[in-house]
Amino acid sequence: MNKITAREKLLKAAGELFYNNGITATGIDSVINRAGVAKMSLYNNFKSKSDLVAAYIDARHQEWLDLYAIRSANLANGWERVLAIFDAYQDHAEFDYQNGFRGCGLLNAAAEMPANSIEREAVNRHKQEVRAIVHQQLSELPFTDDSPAHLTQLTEHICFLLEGAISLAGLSKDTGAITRARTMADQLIEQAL
Amino acid sequence: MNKITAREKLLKAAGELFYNNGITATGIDSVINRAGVAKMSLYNNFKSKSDLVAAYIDARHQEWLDLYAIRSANLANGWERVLAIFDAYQDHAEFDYQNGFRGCGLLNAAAEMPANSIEREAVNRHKQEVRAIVHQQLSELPFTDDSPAHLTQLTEHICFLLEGAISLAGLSKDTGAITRARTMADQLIEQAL
DNA sequence: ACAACTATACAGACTAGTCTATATAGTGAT
DNA sequence: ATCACTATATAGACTAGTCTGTATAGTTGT
Repeated sequence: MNKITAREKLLKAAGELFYNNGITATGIDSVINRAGVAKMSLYNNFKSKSDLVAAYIDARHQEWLDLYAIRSANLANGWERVLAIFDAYQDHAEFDYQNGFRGCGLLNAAAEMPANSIEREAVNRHKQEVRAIVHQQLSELPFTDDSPAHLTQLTEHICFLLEGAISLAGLSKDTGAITRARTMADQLIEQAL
Repeated sequence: MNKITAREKLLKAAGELFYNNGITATGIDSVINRAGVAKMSLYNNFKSKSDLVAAYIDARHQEWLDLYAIRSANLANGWERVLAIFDAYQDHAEFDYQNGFRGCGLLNAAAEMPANSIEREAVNRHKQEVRAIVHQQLSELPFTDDSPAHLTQLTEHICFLLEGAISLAGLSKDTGAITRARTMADQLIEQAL
């Protein structure tokens, strides 16, 4: 029968409300109402709103990893697997566009939190992981300049393109920006080979 | 004696609190306490909190334009004036770092607001203006490929680098990212000439 | 006198989180 | 099959505090 638990309903509702309206602006009552769940079900599953936010951040991170796993499966080389990162974000953008694409949910979450908060650190870890994937995939390619410094610089360049494109795509409601950033990354890699 | 008006005190206090703690998380009382001003002074100068937020966004935009005007004055050509955009953001980053650099205040403000809100549109206009400056300065340079399409693509590439670097610099507390993005833009322009 | 300001009190809605009490479904032991 | 137990769910009242915004009376400098 695979019943949907209150926890799952809460994470789904929180995911939608947090992404669309922001975390601070979203009250506990909105979340439980949208989830169709009793308030105590929230506090039986999560210690506090902060705990729910932490679970939300975690779920978004995992969601992206899953999208990337699908997009990068069966690809021939690191080049294609780097471009698949853009595809994974594109999938993400298309998915959220129904309720109005607002850029990266994790970056938006971080934007609401004070410096040095655990939430910002969690989002930073996510972005570092994305960077590590870019670095790993690029390291398999035979660049003309195969120094570690060049690899690091190219990695960072692609990460900047990625984050910039997603943020500006969300602002200007032009998800095509992500595709164009993908093309830029593609040309960048081609040039360096 | 050049007295500081309640309005100025409020904008300064709101600027600090909104940037450091987020807009939604900052209450009216925090703002007036930090400003050292009566609550009615806020509502005599601003119709509502939203009105104060709009003024905040406007002030940040103007602040950046001023920083850019200083950085781009007396520069020889469009190339240098494009790089000066990175310098202006770097100044911004250094300035805010005292209370913990958290990236672009305008992008962070947009991140808290729902899609299609007037605040997001105001921030979008700011970013479009920055893009127009990049475009304008680049258009003065004698690129090998001087087609409008190439100019547009290079403009967008630099804008992506800019936004990505600022966001990630704020997250990872590494303001050097902005300098490195500047170098990337520099190389990009050099290559295209 | 006039304008800008301060200081407080207030209304009313909303906030996160706690509490009690109840319902239901599944498990294991006898 | 029945009983006791456990886990998870429900409804809804309740506390204690915060939120934006208003009203009112008094103060200060020119």
